[in-house]
Amino acid sequence: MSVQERKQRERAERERLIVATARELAEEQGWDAVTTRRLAERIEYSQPVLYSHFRGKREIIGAVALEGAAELAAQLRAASAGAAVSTEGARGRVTALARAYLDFAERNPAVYDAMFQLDGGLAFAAEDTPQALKDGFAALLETLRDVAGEGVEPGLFTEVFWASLHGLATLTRAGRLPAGEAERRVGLLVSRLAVV
Amino acid sequence: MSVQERKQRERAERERLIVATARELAEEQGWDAVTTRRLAERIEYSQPVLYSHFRGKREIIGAVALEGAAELAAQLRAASAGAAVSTEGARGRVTALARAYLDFAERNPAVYDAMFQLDGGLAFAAEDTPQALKDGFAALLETLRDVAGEGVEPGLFTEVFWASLHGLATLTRAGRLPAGEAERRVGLLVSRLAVV
DNA sequence: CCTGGATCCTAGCACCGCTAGACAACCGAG
DNA sequence: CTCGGTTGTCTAGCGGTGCTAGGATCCAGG
Repeated sequence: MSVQERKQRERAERERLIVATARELAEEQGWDAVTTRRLAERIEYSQPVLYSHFRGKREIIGAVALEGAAELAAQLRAASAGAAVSTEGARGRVTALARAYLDFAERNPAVYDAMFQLDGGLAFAAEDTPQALKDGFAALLETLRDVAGEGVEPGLFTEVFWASLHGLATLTRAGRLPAGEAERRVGLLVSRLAVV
Repeated sequence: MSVQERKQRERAERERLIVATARELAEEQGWDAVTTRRLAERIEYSQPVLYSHFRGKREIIGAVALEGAAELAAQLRAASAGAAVSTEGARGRVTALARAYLDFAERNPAVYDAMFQLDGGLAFAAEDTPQALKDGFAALLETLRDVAGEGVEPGLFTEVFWASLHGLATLTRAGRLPAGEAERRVGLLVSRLAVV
């Protein structure tokens, strides 16, 4: 069975290559440039190979989104933990969390798009929501629950806070908001939403 | 010269028809279904006619977006004015404003997408930003300036508030947030952001 | 060594946004 | 009223898209 195992391993390896290449291409030239032909050429296989791994382009986007969600969750936890050891209290943790979120969106615009703007065929807020997405929300909640305020459901508060961050991220990146003042907006948002 | 005037009038009429039809089609079946072929068929002209009015599909989306921006601004002003005459004060006006914004996004998803999600080739936060877009922002600012709080620039506060609304609108509609609790989220957002 | 099944590629489908060039319809001048 | 030229519209087609059917190739297992 060693032969089959090797083949399976190679297949998994190629699948990772596809996702990584799609992500690269998207970050380099935008998702519009990620066509099945270009993607196939970059991985040095023909188009139909893509369809032996994914149902279609949507699923490839979805795979990139899942990868991104895991990274985002990790970075959010790291930021919150990093701020915890510094002098500040809950407020500092929340600020660090918000900054980390917006940083991620700014540094990985294509991945962020895959997660929230494009249709990756992923279910949200439902039973079959992938673990990585639930975990991203959980990472937010862990820090935000402490500043939700009395009588406010932490889940509800997290939803609102997340939506605000998402709005800032998308509008800023789309040029809808002046880019220079991002930091001031974060400060204002945190100071108002978070109850210390 | 009356003949030319008539022709110009008919041309303008047809342009309105194109925009209205694009909007209809988008609301009915989503923007993906708005292809130049389908659009041309619905207005009972051939495709090249579209290109005698607009540079391309982007500009058609942009025209729908502008139309939507004007409507949104009007509805925001109406909501704020309507709440002003009722018992409540600034807080009531802000709540009405937020509800009106989210209502618009929910009732005109395709138009909202044209304005903020798709590329309609419109400039934002720049000198050549179309008047309708500036006016939409102005409509928000008129009501929000009263609850920005001391020492906070009304413009900055409006940006943050708008971003939060935008985040709620997009995440809710994309199924990223449970739809049922929209009203509670609005209440929480307003109660925290607005300084009465 | 042979064979059967897994694996991959070539070729093609229907559709997309967009445009060149042929054709018809109409207006103004004589 | 007729004719020439402009203006307007359509047919046909280009290169691209996502996706798939069917044949060629390769290689493990007998």
